[in-house]
Amino acid sequence: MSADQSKASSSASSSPQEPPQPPAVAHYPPAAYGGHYPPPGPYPPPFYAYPVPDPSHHDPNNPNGAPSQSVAPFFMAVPPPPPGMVYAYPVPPTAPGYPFAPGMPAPQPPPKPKRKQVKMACTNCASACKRCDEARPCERCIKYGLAETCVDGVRKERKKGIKRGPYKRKNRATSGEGSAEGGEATNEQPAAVPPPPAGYPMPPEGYSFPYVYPPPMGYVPAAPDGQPHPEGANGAPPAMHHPFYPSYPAMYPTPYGYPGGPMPYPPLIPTPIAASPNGTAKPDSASAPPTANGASVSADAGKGKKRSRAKNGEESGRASKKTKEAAQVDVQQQPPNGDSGVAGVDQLEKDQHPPPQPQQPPPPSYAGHVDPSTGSGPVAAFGGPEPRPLMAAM
DNA sequence: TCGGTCGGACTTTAAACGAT
DNA sequence: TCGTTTAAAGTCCGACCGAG
Ligand SMILES: [Zn+2]
Ligand SMILES: [Zn+2]
Repeated sequence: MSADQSKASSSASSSPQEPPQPPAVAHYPPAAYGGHYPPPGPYPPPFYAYPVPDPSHHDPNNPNGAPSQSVAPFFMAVPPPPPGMVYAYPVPPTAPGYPFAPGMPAPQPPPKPKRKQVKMACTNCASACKRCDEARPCERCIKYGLAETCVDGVRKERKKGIKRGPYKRKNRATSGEGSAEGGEATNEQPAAVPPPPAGYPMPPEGYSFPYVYPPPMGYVPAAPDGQPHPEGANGAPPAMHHPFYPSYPAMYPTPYGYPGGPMPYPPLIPTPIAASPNGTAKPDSASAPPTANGASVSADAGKGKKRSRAKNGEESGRASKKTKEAAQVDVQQQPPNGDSGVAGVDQLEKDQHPPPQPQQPPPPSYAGHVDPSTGSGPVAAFGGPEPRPLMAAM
């Protein structure tokens, strides 16, 4: 189940902080992020783990208007690394994505890339359950003119004192390693992947793909003809705009949290390029591309979720999702109006918190995921600048 | 058709455990 | 004290559906 996965991931990310890695990570194509990435500010560029921005819509950034990569490039041969890149690992013949011979069994689809979340979504995004980013104001808030209310929420403190049963020790290679049975983790041991060269981070656990690391600082790739690089003065390689690479796979969103995340198929990490060739700002819908919206062709369509929707106000999932929380009466910030309505909270919210900037585009009328049960009401999506427990709003 | 809503899968984080 | 395990807390994908 997902439990396994989540377990795996959690254990893999046991270190709270991402190791300080060279920031030379290719940024997620601006397609979904309105082009201006990385965001200004002290934040490190976030990493994105999405394999394909949006399989269903054509990538506006694609110089050629080439069809966007909607299909996973499983079958593509590994392209030569573009200038400024280095394949850190050879491609193991068994690695998914490696060209396979006609007789060979079809390659397994690459493991689903991990979703990368921002550490803290802004209240607006959180309430709308939309993707946020590290910048403040975030992309989405900017789009909706909510920049002013784009603030981090306040992470609710974790409950303490909760007793737990004894832990099940995951037999770690104690005494050799003959503890295979049951040890689900055992077979996840990264194969014998050669360690990356000094100066490079280890590939994320479980990924033996050919990693492509950006050249180390100061590394100046030799010119094709073997001559010293023309502009390589002071060891600083010239800004490498790599030529136009066919959207595939060079445009492939590489990041994957490079320092820690898995690498999707053609794991190329382009050298940090100036933002985006033509950072076309794309509406938030990072997740739900406007075009595809409903019919969004998802990378993992198989995931399909069904849902019988309850009108808001009714007891709907949101509420149920919060039941735990509701159970302990999260009255941290009950709105003054003690009996926060249950039905029509949205409307209410909208009425009481008109968008601060009427001149803005489509005022997001979302009132946030209301929690009728707690009555904490919809998050003042664009009303209250003061931070609040996020979940209280969802 | 577009764009907002929200169910629920998934990720992150930190407290509890347990070994040393 | 430190590494591991576990689950609470939080993020956000993507189906669904109302409005235009
Ligand atoms: Zn946001
Ligand atoms: Zn925001």
